[in-house]
Amino acid sequence: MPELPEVEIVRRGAHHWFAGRRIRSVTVSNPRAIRRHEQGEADFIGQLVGATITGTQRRGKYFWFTLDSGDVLVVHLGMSGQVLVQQAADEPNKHLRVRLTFDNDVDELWFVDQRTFGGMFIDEAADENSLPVSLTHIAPDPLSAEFDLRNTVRRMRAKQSPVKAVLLDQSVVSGIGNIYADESLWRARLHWQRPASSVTPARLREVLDHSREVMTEALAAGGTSFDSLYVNVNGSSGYFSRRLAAYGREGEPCLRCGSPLVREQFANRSSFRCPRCQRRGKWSRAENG
DNA sequence: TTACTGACCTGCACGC
DNA sequence: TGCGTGCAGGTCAGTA
Repeated sequence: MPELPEVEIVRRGAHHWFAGRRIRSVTVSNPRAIRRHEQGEADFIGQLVGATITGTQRRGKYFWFTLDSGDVLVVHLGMSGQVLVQQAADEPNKHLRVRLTFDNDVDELWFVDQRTFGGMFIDEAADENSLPVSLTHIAPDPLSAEFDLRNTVRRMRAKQSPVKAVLLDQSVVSGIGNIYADESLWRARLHWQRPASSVTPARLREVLDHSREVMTEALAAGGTSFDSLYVNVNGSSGYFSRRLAAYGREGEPCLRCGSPLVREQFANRSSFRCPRCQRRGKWSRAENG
């Protein structure tokens, strides 16, 4: 499942392969993949054909290609999206949604997405950093230079929701998904259900520090892969899943205390924690200040 | 304004 | 073997 480290790896690969390339043609195989481009398929194609990719940038789980037209081509991988560099002669993938060819007539960009939760759209740049207008509500991620730890802690403390829900709220802190939320909370020994408002600022800083730490490690390992749904632009998987301490380890011993990890339902998805290190306990604003 | 829930989507695992 | 069901989960619209 692509979260920040996986998206960053894809962005770097896409930058390496496609920066400086002029788009020759665009084929949309499934309109759902460009559903967020409100002007429709013809406009999407019309704006891209002839444009040159000047670079790439990222915020949270979104990344985008900057174009010489001044606009940007935004990509979100959703659950299963892949941006692949393919050769013109390659057999079409069953889940190929959008295909870009370039002037060199050899390498192509394929947006492949099995579950079609991801997509592409063209947007205007909101500022000198080319942040797309539609992404201005996305908060900086813990690995970015704009990330403001103190402000993020303040915003988290204003929420009554479970601390995990706040970590997943991309308007508070971006880039963290279900996997890295569980890993960060495990490292911080914090129960996922605890209201964010009841956690001390120091503890929240600790959680955010752990999120930065675990995502940096995942980035170095090439990302987290459980199956073929996450791959880099060359089609290779990452290895960080072997080093996960909490996510997906139901029944396996906690790496700290040996207690079997438990899986719990959280907003129609799974949450993994150590019942001993991450106790439910009692909490209130009064007792935690 | 804030918090919560369901829908979207497809392949796979599992039980019958 | 074939069918039905549940599960995975990021984002957003709708609702309370």
